[in-house]
Amino acid sequence: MTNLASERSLETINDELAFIRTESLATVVQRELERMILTGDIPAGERINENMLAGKLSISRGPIREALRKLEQAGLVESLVNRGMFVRKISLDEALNLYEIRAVLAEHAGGKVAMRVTDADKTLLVEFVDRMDVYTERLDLETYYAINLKFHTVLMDLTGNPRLSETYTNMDNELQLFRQRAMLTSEGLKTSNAEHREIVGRICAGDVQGAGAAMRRHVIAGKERGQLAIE
Amino acid sequence: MTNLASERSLETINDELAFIRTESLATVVQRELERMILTGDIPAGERINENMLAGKLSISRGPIREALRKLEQAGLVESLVNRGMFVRKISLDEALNLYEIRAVLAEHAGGKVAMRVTDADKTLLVEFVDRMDVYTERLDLETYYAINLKFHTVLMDLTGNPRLSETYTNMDNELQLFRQRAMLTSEGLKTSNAEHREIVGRICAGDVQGAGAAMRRHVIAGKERGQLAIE
DNA sequence: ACTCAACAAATTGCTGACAATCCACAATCG
DNA sequence: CGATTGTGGATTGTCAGCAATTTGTTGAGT
Repeated sequence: MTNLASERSLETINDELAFIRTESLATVVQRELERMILTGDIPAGERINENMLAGKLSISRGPIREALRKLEQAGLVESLVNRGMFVRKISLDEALNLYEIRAVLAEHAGGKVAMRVTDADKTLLVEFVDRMDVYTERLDLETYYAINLKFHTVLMDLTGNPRLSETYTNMDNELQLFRQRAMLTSEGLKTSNAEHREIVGRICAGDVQGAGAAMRRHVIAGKERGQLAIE
Repeated sequence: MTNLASERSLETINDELAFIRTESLATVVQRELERMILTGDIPAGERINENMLAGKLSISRGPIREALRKLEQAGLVESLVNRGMFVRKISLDEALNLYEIRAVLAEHAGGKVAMRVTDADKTLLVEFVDRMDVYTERLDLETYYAINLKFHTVLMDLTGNPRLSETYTNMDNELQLFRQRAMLTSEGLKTSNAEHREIVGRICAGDVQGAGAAMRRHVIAGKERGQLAIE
C-alpha cells in the first residue's frame, strides 16, 4: 500500500517534472509574457525589468532573455541596446500597414474556406455566430471576445493552410498592441457580429467571391472601429 | 599637431567601439547564422552545436542561444528540448502553404505598385530587368541571383508598406530552406526574367489587375520550377 | 546473435557573478 | 542661475561553471 502510494506520488512528481522536461523555461516564460502583453497586463511602451521578472518567477535571467528574444522577433517587444526590452508601441502607420496585409490574407482565406467547407463546418460556424449574438445581447464583452477569437481561429484553420492561419493570428496579436484601449461599444459588437453572419452566410452558400469580399470588409470595418475608438 | 593626431585616433577607436556598443553580440550572431543558413553553409536538418560555435566566435553561449531563439521564431531553426537547435527542414506541404501565401501577397503588391509608381521607379525597374537579361546570357547565376533578390526587394518596397515587404521576404527566406538544392537551369532563368519583364510592363502601363496577376503567376511558376528541380 | 542494462562522453539548460552601460541627481564651474 | 561634470545605484550584456539529459558503447545474460 505504501508502495502504491509512493509510486503514485512519484508519478505525480514525474508528471510535473515532465512539464519542465518537455518544455524549456524559455518557452513557458514566453507564453506567460505573451499573455501578459496581449491582455494589457504589461502596457505598451513599458520596459520589462529582467531582474524583477526573474525574482518573481524564481528563475535566472537566461531563460527570460531567450523568451524576450523570441517575442522581439514576433514583434511584441523591441530591444534598445543597453536600455532593455520594451513592450512594443505600434504607430498608426504600422497599424494601417498591418491591417492592409490582414485584409489581403482574410479575403483569400474567405474564398478558400467557401470552396472547402463541409456541412459539419457550416453548422459549427453558424453556431459560433449564434453564440456571439447571445453575448452581444447580454453585453458580456469578456465572453464575446473569447468566442470571437476562437471563431476567427477556427475560420482561418478551415483554409487548410496552418501557416496562413498562424500568420494572420500573429498580425492580429501585434494589432492588439495598437487597439489595447480601443474597447468596442455594444453598438460595435452588434455590427461586428452582423459582419460575421454575412461572412458565414456567403461561405455556406459557397460564394467564393462574396465570402472573400465579406472577410475583407470585416477587417477594414474593424480597422475603422479601432481608429474611431481612439479619437 | 600631436593633439590633432591623438584626436583622430580617438575618433577611430570610438568608431570601432561604437560597433560593439550599438549592437549586442546576439544580433551579430543572428545575422551571421542567418547568412550561413540561407547560403546553405549550414545545410537544412543539421544540428547547430552551441559549444563549437561559441568557440569559433570566441564568445560565450549566452548570446548564441539568444540569437538562435530569434531564428527559431523566424522559422529558420527549430528547437528540440534537450537535443538542440536544428536548421529547419521545410516539408513539401509547408512549402506549398508558404507559396500560397506568397502568391496572395505578391498579387496584392503588384497591383499596389502599379497604382503608385513614379516615372523614376519605372526606369529603375526596367533597368533591373535589362541587367538580369545580361547575366542570363552570360549564364552568371551568382550575379543573376543577387540582382534578382534586389529586384524583388525594391519591387516590394515600392508598395509603400514596409511590413508587407518584410513579411514577403521572411517567407522567401524560409522557402530558401526548401529550394536549397533546386538550382535553376539557364532555361529557367530566361523564363523567370521573361515573367519579370511582363510584371514590369504591366506596372509601367498602370495595369493594376494585370500587374497583380503577373506577380501571382510569377510566384506560382517559381513554385513549379522549384518542384520540378527537386524531382 | 540479440536484447537490455549500466556506464561514459558530449551537449544542453540553467544559474550566479562580473563587467559595461545608462540614468538621475548632486556638486561644481562659469 | 544655467550648463556641465562627476558620482552612485540600478540594469543590461556577457561569461564560466554546474546540473540534467541525451546518446553511443560496452558487456553481460539469454
